[in-house]
Amino acid sequence: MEKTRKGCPGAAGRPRCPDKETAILAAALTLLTRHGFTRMTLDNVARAAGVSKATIHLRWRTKTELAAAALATLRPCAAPHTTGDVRADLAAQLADLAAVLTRTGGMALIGTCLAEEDHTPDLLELLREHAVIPRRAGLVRVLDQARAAGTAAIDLDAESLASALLGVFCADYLAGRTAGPGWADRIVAALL
Amino acid sequence: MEKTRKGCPGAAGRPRCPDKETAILAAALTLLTRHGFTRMTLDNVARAAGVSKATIHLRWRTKTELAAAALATLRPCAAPHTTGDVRADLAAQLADLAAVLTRTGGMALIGTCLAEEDHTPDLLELLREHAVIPRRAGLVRVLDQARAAGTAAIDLDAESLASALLGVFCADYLAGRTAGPGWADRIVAALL
Amino acid sequence: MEKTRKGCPGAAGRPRCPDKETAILAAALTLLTRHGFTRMTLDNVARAAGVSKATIHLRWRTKTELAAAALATLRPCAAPHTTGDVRADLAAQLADLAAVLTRTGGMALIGTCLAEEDHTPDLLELLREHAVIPRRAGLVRVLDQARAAGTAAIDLDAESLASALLGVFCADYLAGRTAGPGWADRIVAALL
Amino acid sequence: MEKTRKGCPGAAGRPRCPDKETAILAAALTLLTRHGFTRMTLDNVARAAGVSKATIHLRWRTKTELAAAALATLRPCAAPHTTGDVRADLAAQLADLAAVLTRTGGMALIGTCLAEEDHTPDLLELLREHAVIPRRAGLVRVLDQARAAGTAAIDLDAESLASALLGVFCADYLAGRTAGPGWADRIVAALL
DNA sequence: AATGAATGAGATTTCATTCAT
DNA sequence: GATGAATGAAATCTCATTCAT
Repeated sequence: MEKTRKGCPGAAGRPRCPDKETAILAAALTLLTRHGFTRMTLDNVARAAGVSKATIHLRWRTKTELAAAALATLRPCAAPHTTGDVRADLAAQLADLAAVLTRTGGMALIGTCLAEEDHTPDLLELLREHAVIPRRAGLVRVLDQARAAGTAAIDLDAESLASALLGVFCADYLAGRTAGPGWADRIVAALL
Repeated sequence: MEKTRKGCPGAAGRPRCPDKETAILAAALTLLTRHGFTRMTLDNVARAAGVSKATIHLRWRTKTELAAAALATLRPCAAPHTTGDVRADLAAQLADLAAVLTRTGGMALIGTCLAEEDHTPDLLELLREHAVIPRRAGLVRVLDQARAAGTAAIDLDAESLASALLGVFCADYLAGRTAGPGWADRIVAALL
Repeated sequence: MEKTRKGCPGAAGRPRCPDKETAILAAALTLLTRHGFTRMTLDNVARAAGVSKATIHLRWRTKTELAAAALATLRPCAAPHTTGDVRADLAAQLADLAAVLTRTGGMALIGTCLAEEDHTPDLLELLREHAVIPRRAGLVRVLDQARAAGTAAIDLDAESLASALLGVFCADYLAGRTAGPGWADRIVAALL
Repeated sequence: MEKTRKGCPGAAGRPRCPDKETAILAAALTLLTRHGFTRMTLDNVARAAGVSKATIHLRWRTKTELAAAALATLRPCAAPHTTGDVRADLAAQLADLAAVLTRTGGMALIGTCLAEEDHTPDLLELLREHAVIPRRAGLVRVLDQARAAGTAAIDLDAESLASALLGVFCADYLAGRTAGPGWADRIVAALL
């Protein structure tokens, strides 16, 4: 019945309020995305989460650990629907990527992780694990299925092709080119 | 001819030491790349450049203006050599991109500009103007020449193809895939 | 200080520079009055006077000396007109005092000298010498004439009566009571 | 009955040390008086009060607010003793005024408030409310009682007479005339 | 556990003054 | 003599972290 916490056997006393944990991490992720690591102040996180700063430090020793924990809450997109139509499936995943990144300000979060790579490599590591890799996996799965079925002539390994498909969004964003409607379809058509 | 100051008020008084200007901007760019915007402190810039903080403020009113000026010193690669061999030319440019970004820690700088986009949009704007756009222009020029010469069958507009080529590096970097030897050749071969 | 160099030699067509000394002192006095001693920055004085900061330091070693010199330029009011009507003469001088202090922001300047008394006693000393004492002298002269002529029954020494007359303005100002029309007449009538 | 914090949120957390509050305000008032507003640095206040600068900022957001709070601690003199002897009562109050201003360096504080009037009008406002007005009220009360009792022939409204009595001190101070023994008695005798 | 208080270590910016031309 | 450059020494304010209740 009791919620034994990992690594803290025999924890006695007043249990931690789990709601606070969630609220803090959500606030941290929002502020991390919106303002970057250094501008995400613990004061602001505390205020947004409705707790005190000391409560944050009770759970994570440093601001860096908090940021890492917040990144670890990134949930990969739901497993993408697969129709068997390779191009349509890939385009759907690309379109979803563009939508999510645009809606959540994801490029700023990616920027934060890149910018902090020297100082806090964990951030980029966690971003990879929780966001980049799962996203790539979805594409790779479709491509592998296609190759197995001989559906499409693909003369590039799936991982590199995944990089090409995902990379277009990054490069476009850096160039100031915004993805309009039909963007995903055009990309897939051209690269395949 | 005459050396009177009257006609040339800019010459009055002690002249500015041009070395300081250069040193400050170089230090700022280095620290901006290595530590990001907020960790690039004026103290550190001053120390690295061998000047006082007030000397920095004499030239740029705020830290933000200094960072922008530092970014504006980014010189695009020398106009790339064009051999007429489309694939070789593109691969050479990609390889140079990878080399430069790796050597200078360019991805961290890109990250800083992305992370600060909301707070200081100028940074991303300057990065675009001084680094991204020129880089893309080199690729686009080769692709346009190829298309004009009918050298290669290209079924995608040059700009999008440039995004695909450049984007592979970004996506690979985010995925933790490091570009080994032959990387550029393989990418060009696959995408064309 | 010699004034032999009255103009810029051989500068045909260029208007003669107004006396820098005068311009600096005027600017300093204005800023001293408007912003107080510590907020009167040499940068602002230099800009207002149209000279460089170094030019100021060429004449006065420190900011304090400049402030003192500026105060020393305070010219006492023109010798007041004396009609022989004691009350009218006194009221005229009081009304002039109120007008001058109001128009020039004199209370702020008095405040600055008082506030700096511990740090720079010279300021209050100069204010006394150049503004307070002459002002009092005008009143005292009238009172002495009156006493000599037996015009008015004055049972208080002239200096103390001068303090009373002048002090009303100070006390009213401190209390937030603004002197309206007829103020001077009422005061004189009451105190005599 | 229960000791839950919910109903009394002010009791949660570490309680504020009330001594610090007092010490900070006392230090601020002392330094404000002795050195003026701009020379009253937070560093000095913190050192004099034995706290850190951040502790000051925890209570007052800006230096201006701190100075205002310090001025607001000025307590008017205890309600003056009233004997019924109008002249003696007035003289006693005047003598007390002179003693307090001399002992505490009050003229410098008045100077600071005057000097800062344009920049921080709150200071003069607070000085009025906490020091000037109460002081005047004491005089006015005596004068009103006297008039009601017909004790003295007063041909000037009480407020203006209060200005005259208080103003003598200001004017004397500005003129460099120091109030010796018997000063208050002489002033009252002369003006009434 | 949770909170508000407290703090040491900066960060940016300003300023009176000196320097070099 | 006059100027603009250069600087050392603050000054205000912020923040991650620790403390006491």
